[in-house]
Amino acid sequence: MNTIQYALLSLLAREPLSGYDMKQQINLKINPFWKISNNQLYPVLGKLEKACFIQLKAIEQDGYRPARKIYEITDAGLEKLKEWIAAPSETDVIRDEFTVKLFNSWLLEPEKMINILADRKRQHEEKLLLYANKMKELAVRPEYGDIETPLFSTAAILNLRMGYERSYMEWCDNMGMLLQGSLDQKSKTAKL
Amino acid sequence: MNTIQYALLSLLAREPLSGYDMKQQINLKINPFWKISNNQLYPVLGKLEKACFIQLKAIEQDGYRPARKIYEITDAGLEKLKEWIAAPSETDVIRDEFTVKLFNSWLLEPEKMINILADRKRQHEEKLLLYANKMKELAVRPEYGDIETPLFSTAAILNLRMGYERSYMEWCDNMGMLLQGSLDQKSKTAKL
DNA sequence: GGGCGCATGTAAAAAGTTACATGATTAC
DNA sequence: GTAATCATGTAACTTTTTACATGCGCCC
Repeated sequence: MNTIQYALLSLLAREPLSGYDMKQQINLKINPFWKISNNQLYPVLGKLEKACFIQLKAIEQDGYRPARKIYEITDAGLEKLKEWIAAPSETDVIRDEFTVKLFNSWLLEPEKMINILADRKRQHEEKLLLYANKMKELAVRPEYGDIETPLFSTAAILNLRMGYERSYMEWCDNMGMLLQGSLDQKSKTAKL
Repeated sequence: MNTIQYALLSLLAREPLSGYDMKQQINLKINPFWKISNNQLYPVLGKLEKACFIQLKAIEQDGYRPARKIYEITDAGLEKLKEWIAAPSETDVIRDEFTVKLFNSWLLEPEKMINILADRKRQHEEKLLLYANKMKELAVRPEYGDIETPLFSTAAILNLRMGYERSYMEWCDNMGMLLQGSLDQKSKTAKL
């Protein structure tokens, strides 16, 4: 059992869903922490069904559209999931392409780097706004604040990611100022 | 060309290294943002050499030890690297196992969750200390603060990661207090 | 009439993980 | 004598990405 399989179980622990729904939710709702593509999804669903952690609940046919195979989690699946979430996790290595580029920032003219940092800040600001909007949607729901509802967990993740985006933006600002300061000093020295 | 290949070029842009050295540096020095294992390393080095982005500089034999094949970056390699770092990057999806578990926190007793959060905070505190110590080592070097040296880039990454760890720790605190508050209120209600 | 959304899936390739293999020396 | 470090590499596997395939209806 790997993380993506537990991610699918996590979704079904909340409500029965079709494969298509799960994909949408992972790539949109869960997007801040995982993603999946078709060819990973369907074989993995098959595996989970064979292992009796999920089962087919219904097949919905809505007129012309392809049939939707709705899955639900089994008792064994829920047990497995609960066991997993209680076990400790290592902190994962964050593989971030931008950081590898940053490792080479000394090769770049400071003026270019300042632009890159400004762009980068904008990207993280966009994400922050996205999460903030999702949070607003959650906040109006009646069960908001009740720690025993799925909503609470979803809000917790949004909070975590918002903190991440804010710290990234702050860093962009600080780096930008540092570089700008270095540039200003240089031009001052040149004038003298 | 994928990110790991650029990561190797990034190291060689600073100094000539053997495959073994690169592995060490990626897993220790670059560890905050990437990692590599043997069987990825050696074929990729071969590819980079074939593409003329790196070349064998020397073979060092230190007594009984296996020969060290020292590589250096070529002009073409440096050009390729510079091109890449100037191009914009998407923000990568952070795949963090803990966050998937967090998505299920509503299934867990709040007492357990509070313990998990405390553990998690400790993990990130450890990383923060690690980075802070590395930073101290860098700060005493004479070229520290000069934006045109590799040291500057290394320090920038450490700064970014330290911000990440701090925001994670802060979040753990906030979540813990939220849960604790919810528990306190419950026991108060029970008493009445 | 061309592209998008729904919904299932498959094929092929690339990227990454875990484990193994060699062989000398040093440290416990 | 057992494990760890240095230094190269290979084998087998899992995970992830990119692209393809079907087919109906809706919207511009």
